[in-house]
Amino acid sequence: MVFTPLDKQKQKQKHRKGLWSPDEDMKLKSYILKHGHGCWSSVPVNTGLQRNGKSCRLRWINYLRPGLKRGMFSITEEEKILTLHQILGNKWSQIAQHLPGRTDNEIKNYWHSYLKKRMAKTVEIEDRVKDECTNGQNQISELSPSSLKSTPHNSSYDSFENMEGSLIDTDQSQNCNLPKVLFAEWLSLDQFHVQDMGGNFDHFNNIFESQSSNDSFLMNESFDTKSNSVSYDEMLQLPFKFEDQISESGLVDYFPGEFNINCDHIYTEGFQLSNFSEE
DNA sequence: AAAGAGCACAACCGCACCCGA
DNA sequence: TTCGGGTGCGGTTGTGCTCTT
Repeated sequence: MVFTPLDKQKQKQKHRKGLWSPDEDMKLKSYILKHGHGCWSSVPVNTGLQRNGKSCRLRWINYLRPGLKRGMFSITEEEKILTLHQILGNKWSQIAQHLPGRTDNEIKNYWHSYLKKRMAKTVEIEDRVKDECTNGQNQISELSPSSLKSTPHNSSYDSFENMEGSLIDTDQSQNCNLPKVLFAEWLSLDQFHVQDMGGNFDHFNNIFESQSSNDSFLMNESFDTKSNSVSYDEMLQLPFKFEDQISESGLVDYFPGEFNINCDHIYTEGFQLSNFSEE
């Protein structure tokens, strides 16, 4: 379909803004479920919606898309957001990839409305503790233990902070019998002996199997689910399972129970592998 | 009961990037 | 190589609800 400048101007004038009505939602949802979105700018034309394509896309991604979780964030999700924000900053879309069913917009809003304040409070408490320690008046016991416990500086957060220095919480890694795969984007390459896996999954598989269970590996940047055509089914053939281990080791976190085939690069995600067992 | 302050969430805007012509 | 359209992302704004005074 070709639009003349006049057509485009007319379309622009017609575009509705503001909240979506249930009727608009229904039209958009049923159309996309039936035909897929294709080119977003053609969606309003095909559905008769007086919205621009961008607005349709946003509505679909943030609200209508199947599989979205609604409602409160769990403690685990909060911890994940805080931890990942420490590492990734305001990369909401990347953070959202770690939280299946949550959108970047939802996480961003949650951060601005709640978590940011919580972090600020945590910093404030820490500053107080530091001051008191510096002054030789260690009165930490006066601080609420529960308030400290609820901060991200326990559990996973601490471990990620450790990663910046020593990369691995050695005590924990020694205690853990599981083999580990560390990913390049989070970690400095020169601090590890890099195993070149060449982006080949069979190779990765062989390397993994050939090592003792306590060895760590660093997956190189060429490991890409798309370019190397590693499908979800193939992932399931592996003699490992992906586990959510973030709170245990601080090393990794990923996809409990499933592998997200939509992610571009596995190496952007840290995760830990354990020996495979049938669930 | 009314006003307004605060909050949560949805949606918009602008910019950057990618890709095809 | 350049340009324009499409898309994705992060920041910001708008709106409606709830709570407080």
